[in-house]
Order: sequence, then structure tokens, then C-alpha cells
Amino acid sequence: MQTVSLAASRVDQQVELPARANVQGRPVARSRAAGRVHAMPTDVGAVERRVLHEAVADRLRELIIEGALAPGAHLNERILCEQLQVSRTPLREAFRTLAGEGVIELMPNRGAVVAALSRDDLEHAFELMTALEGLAGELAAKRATPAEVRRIRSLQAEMTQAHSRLDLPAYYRLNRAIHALIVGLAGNPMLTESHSRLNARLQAVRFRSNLNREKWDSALAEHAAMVDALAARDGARLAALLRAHLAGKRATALAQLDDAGANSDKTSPRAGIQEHRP
Amino acid sequence: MQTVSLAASRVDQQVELPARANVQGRPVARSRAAGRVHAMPTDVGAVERRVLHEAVADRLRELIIEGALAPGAHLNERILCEQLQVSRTPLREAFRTLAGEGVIELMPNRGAVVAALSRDDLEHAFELMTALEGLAGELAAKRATPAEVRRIRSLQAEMTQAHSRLDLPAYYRLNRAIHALIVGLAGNPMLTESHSRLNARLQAVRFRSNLNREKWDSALAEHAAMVDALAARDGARLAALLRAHLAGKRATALAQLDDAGANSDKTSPRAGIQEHRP
DNA sequence: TTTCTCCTTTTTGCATACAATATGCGAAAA
DNA sequence: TTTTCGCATATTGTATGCAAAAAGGAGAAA
Repeated sequence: MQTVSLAASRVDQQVELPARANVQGRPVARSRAAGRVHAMPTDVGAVERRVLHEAVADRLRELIIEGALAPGAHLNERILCEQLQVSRTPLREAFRTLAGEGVIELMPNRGAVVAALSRDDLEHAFELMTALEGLAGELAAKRATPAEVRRIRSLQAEMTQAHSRLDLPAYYRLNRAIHALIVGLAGNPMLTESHSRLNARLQAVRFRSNLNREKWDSALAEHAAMVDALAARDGARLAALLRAHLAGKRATALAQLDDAGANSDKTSPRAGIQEHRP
Repeated sequence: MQTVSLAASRVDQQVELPARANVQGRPVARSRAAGRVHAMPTDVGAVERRVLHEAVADRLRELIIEGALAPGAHLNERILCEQLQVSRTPLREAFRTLAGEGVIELMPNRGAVVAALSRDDLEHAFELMTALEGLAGELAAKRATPAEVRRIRSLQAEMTQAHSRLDLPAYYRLNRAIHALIVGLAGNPMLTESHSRLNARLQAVRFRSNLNREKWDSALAEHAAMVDALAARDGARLAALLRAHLAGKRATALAQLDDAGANSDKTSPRAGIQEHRP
């Protein structure tokens, strides 16, 4: 794991990116054969291909989620171009993509800043998330196949193990995977998209650190109950459990935000309002 | 009203746009004073300013909603550049914006097509919309001020008049306005954004024509009941009414889609699958 | 000291040239 | 006749230059 310096919010002070900031990790293998697969019986997955601006968008998303680009940080085109080793065009296209996802905010003639969530934003996000996951729960209970239920159970088991060995990163990864899977089982791509879009915005706040043992234990218990509800096809109960689960997350997130607010001088880290040197 | 020719779905056949396709209707008034407003007491709305790619995005959105660019139609960069009188850079930025909104779909190295909704997509959209408006109803009943309730009442009255004089366009406009207002009253910007994004995608199908008198009357009655529920602060009832109302819209939309499918030869107007000349 | 103005530097928006990729067509081979 | 290959053309992706706008700073005026 590389250490990354956190971004300051000062306007002209650019973030020092991790060493492998270069977007294209490897020269992309491109083949004329792509798209010409006619009827090969073996399950040949499509050749992996990337357009530059997609790679840039992915990398920036990573950097934002990692925290290397902090909420409110100004994204300077020229500097990012140098650091990512791309020209401005794909970078700007990536900006538009990310802005569409709500991960950054674009101000005409004034550049881009990493979107920051105020306390209100966070409340609103959880309010909406609750509705989305509630719906997802109802639908998933109706539509999930037995195989899919088993898949969730196995993830749940893995997560329990992560919990018992206090492996927080693995726990979070599995947690996200389970939630994403439940939403996926709802079988509604539009719901999935809305959910993941909202999730992307929440990832940026990264309220991960201050999880106490008590809350962790109860969160795990809630998860187990959720899986049972899904297996029992009890949509209403699954939805209710998901809502309760989110209420817990919400409390944690808000507490963390308040802590952060108390430590820092800025009360509302609203994006775009960059403060001057005192 | 200008006549516009409908887009064909053939790949190399580009749409003939309405006469004033040129994006910049007027030379943009730009002033150095903009942004320097210090503390003017009167409520002065910001000077209207546009960047080209925004104007392009707006215009394209219009063209798509109008139907001048039909679902599934391929958007050729060069031709659109000529027709809109802009270079490719702002056009491509507009593409990204619209793709973020789900209005068009971008395929790497293969251009953009106007997003088309399959029957399933429509079902999914309504499923999600139902959850969103349900939530909006619950919240709006809690948070709306008396003045806002009066505002809705007046829109409702206007809409009733539009109905009685059989003014379908005005009815639809007011209908949309009321729904948007209810969602707005919920006081959750993230919810508003999700809703309007989903709505934008639904606008493109434009299932407006085949509304029979019966359905229209009952829709109006439902609206009246909704306003009453809002005034009575009965969130649960408002939510239920909104859900029922949407169920009606859904039925209409699907019926229309089936009709269209029966008349046309293509059963599923999925975007990106362009058929060849027979 | 504060405020305003003018000027320089920085940064963004747009246009265009060039490179990479896809597509269509015809000839050759099976 | 059908399939495959190679080429020509069309279309998209990326880089870069130029112009417009914003930001910052120095100096003059209040």
C-alpha cells in the first residue's frame, strides 16, 4: 500500500498523486478481430479495451474515493494532465463523465472541484438510499433465484469471517458487495444505476474509521437477518431490515461528520466555496 | 410551430433538423461585472451566461424530446457539427453530459445513439419512479408550507381548466409542473435530481397521444385527491395516491408502446441495434 | 490603511489537425 | 455460392494551438 498525501483545500496547491498516477498501466492489446466473433463455441470474453478518457475517469474516481483528492479540492487541468500523462481533451471528457455521476462539480470558466457533501446532503442521500434499498429488498425477495440466495449466503459467511478476524477492509468490501448484489437481484437496471450513482457519491466521504465494536456486531447480526429474510422470500421484512441497517449507517456517518467538523475549522465543506489563506 | 421531419433509424441517413438548428440564438452578452456582485439587496438573478457545450446539450435535449432525433437514431458528429454550427469539441462535451443523464448512449469508437426504452426498461422506470414519488409524497406532506400547498392548489385549478377546455398540451405541462413541485416540496435535492433524471429519460418516449377521455377524467380526480392529501398532511395517503396515479400512467405508456410495436416492424427499439437495409 | 484600477499570469473554452478504429466493398479462394 | 481477406473510406479518439475569461498583484487614489 502506498502512502498518499491528503489534498489541502487551498486553491493553487495541487495534490501530490501516488507514484503510479499514469493512467495506462499497460499498452493496450488491440486486435482487429474484436467484434468479428462469429460462432466460437467456447465462452470467449470480449477483448479488454479501454478508451483513454474512460481510464482517466476511472483513475480519478479511484483517487477521489481513496481520498487523494479530497472533497472540495480544485482540479487543475494542466497539473492533472501532467500527472496522469494525458492531454487535456480526454481529461475534460472524463470530467464531464464524473460530473454526470455527481462525483465532481463543474463551474463554467472556473474549473472542477471534487464534490463535497454537507451534513444536509448526507441526510438527503441516506433518505433516498433508504427508499432505493427498500424497493430493492422488496423486489429481490420476489425475484432472486435459489442459486443467487446461496451466493449471498456465501458472501455473508465470508463477511462473518472477516468480522471475526477484525479485517475491516475485507469486511467493508464484502459489505458493499452484498448490498450491491441485493440491489442487483432486484432485476431493475435503472434502480441499480440510481443506487450505484448515489453510492459513488457516498464513497467519497469515507466514513469508515470510527466503527465501534458494538455497532459492528449489530450490523453483522442485521446482515444475517437480511439474508434469512431473503431466503424466506419475505420482501417486507427484508426491506424493513435494510432500512434499519441504513439508519445505523446514517448515524455513524453523521457522527463521523460531526467529529470531523469539530476538529476542522470549516463547518460546512460545501464544494466550490474555497476559503482564502487566513 | 415548425414542422420537423422525423428521424429514420438508418445509420447513414442523418436527420434534417428544424431551421433554427444553430445553437447560439443570440450573441451572448458577457459582462465583466458578472460574479462581482457584492451585496446588492434586491433579488437580482445572475446574468444569463452560457457556455457553448451547455447550449449544445440543451438544444440536443430539445431535439430528442421533440422527436426530431428519434430513439435509436445515430448521432453523427460531423453532420451534427455542421447543422449546429459548432466544432466537435463542444459537441462531444455535450454528448458526455447527455450520456450522464441517460438521454443518449455512447459506444466507444462507435458513436452515440439516442437512448431507446424497451418495454422492460419502461417497466423498470415506472417501478423506480413509483418508489421515488412515493418517498416524495411522504416527505412533501411533512415539509410543505401552507404557501406551497396554496401554490399547488392554484396549479391544480389551472390544470382543471386546461382539462375542461380539452387543452392537452397545457394539461401535460401543468401535470409535469405539479409532479415536479411535489417532488421539490420533499426538500431533498438528491431525490429531485434522481427524479428529474428518470423523467428526462421517460420524456423521450412521449406517450402523449392516446389518452382517452375516461382515463383523463380519472387522472384529474386523482390529482385533486392528491392535493387534498397534501393539504391534510396525510403523507401515507399522498404516497398511495401517487403510486396509483403512476400505475395508470404506466398502463397508458405500455399500451402505447405495444400499439407502436404493432404498427412498426421493429418489436424492440433497443438503442444501438441498427438494422440493415432489407 | 483601504479601495479601486490596470496589468500580468493563469486557466478554461473552442477549433482544428492528426492518429486510431470501424465499416463497407470488391476480389480471391474454398 | 459462400467465406475470407485486403483495401479505401468514414468516423471517432486524442493532442495541441489560440483566444477569451478569471485570478492575482502592484501601484495610485481616497
